[in-house]
Amino acid sequence: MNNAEIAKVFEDIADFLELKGENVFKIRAYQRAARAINHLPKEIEVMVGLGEDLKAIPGVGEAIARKITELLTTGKLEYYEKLRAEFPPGISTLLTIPGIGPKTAMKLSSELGIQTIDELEQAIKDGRVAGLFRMGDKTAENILRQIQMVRHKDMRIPIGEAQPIVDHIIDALKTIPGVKNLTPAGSVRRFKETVGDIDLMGTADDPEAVILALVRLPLVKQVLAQGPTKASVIATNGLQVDLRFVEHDSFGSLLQYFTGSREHNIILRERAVKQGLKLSEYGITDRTIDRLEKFASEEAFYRRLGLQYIPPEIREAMGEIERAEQGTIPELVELSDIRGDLHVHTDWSDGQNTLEEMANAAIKLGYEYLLITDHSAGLVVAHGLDRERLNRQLEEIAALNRRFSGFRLLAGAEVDIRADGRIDAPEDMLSRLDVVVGAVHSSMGQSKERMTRRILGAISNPHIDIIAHPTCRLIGEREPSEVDLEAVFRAAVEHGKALEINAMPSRLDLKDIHAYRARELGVKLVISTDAHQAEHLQLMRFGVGVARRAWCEAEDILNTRPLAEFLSALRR
DNA sequence: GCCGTTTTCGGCCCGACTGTTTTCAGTCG
Repeated sequence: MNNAEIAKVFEDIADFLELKGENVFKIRAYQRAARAINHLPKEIEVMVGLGEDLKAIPGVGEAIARKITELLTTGKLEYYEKLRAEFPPGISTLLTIPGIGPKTAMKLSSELGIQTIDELEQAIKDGRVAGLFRMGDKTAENILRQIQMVRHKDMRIPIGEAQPIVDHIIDALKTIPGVKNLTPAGSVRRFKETVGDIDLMGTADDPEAVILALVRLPLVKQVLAQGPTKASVIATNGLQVDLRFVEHDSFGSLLQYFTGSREHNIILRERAVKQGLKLSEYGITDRTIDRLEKFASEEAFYRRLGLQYIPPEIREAMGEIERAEQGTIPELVELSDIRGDLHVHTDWSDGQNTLEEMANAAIKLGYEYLLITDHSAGLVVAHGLDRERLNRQLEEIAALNRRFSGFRLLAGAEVDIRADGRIDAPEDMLSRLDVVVGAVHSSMGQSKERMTRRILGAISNPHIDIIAHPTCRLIGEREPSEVDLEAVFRAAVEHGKALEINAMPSRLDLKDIHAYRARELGVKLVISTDAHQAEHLQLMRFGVGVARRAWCEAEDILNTRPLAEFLSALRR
């Protein structure tokens, strides 16, 4: 049973307790534990295996620890089963509709016998819902609208699709005179792998003019709300964009508040209460004298709380507040630290640009090296290179290198790790390359045991230096393959092999919490784009975002090192 | 149910909006 599944049980328990009208703090305790479990970089099964104390997880105490153990050992939880049996089966479905909370769900279920969204829709159209106590026509209409929203739209989109919209809007609005501080907040700023909406914040001499410019942008499909300091619009891809302006002197607290995460802010506010302070988007209030202090910058805001500045990417309630108290927040890796890209395709296999074009694009980014990793012959669909074509590519790389100074093309390959763990290229071919990347491209539905054995085989292969996209997931399209990552991480350390953080926004693999755990265990990491055309090299920032969310410093990432140092680190 | 440089008992984050109400419950971020 994985962490997500365990967390789901506790989320459901919280929902059921809420339906029962239980103590709100008890409900909150279950929700808090569920969130903590979801964000845990380590699988709980692994923790139990290592004999670690589950009560070390923040929000998990005696009772929940016992319930987790019962879940893991027996596969189910009696407390949960009993609770679930108390309610009609459809009621959880009703709770998924925004605007319907526990009270409304219970009312709909007990008084109208509604179990499904279709039944709810029918009841609204019949006027039965509006007739309930403390419900009216407007409430019923709102629910109907939410049902339609839920039906024809996937709520979250990959950050790679949101970021270009953010860039476009900011570019268009920042030229307006008197505009300052225009920046995304929320999950975009924290570089989460998917985002549900875009929050933009700023300060301006004339906010209304900026808002007018926003609603007139071609990419705005619909205007939901438009006021003097705030606007909400729907972009052409269906994503909601909120833009909000405040006075310059309170920008810091506003940005902090809307950047989140929710969990981070809750802990921050709980801590502030103990100091006699109250936090809000407007600033910090000293409760004893009831005076509000405003903050122009986030740095000043955190400083007032006695905390070191915390980068947005790690504001996830993973212990960053304690570290900020001690002044030991790590200096996270930055895009400008990256000296080369290590996973790049050209028109020799399934890429679109020539070797020279890719090299020039890398030089333009200020890189010192670029590892060419066209597919090997096993991937016929990708026009993989056989011995003869690889020889010719090596000659061309050598010829190009004679023309460069301060930059080097490295010869490599992305070899396929076959279903049985063998590699689709002969050893004598691999030994002529500077660096070899291995990756799984087929039979991704194998059992956990087979997939793990397959990857461990590749890690122990002396010719392979880096394992690319270790879980093979495609966000929103393909689930990660089942693999014992803890075993993979330990093997990578043992054999001195590097694991990739794939920066392609549809992959981001390893993902944040997995990269976090890998770093903890001392795995060497690289960040690569898996570029199939020159423009893709610019996707590096998404991989850096993942690395920062994993608390990585520059020294944790091999391709922040100068060429000679990078090569010797790989060679052990 | 969790948790503790004010506590092993008594607290537990903050503000806004909406719709239904004559003062507030429910929901959300």
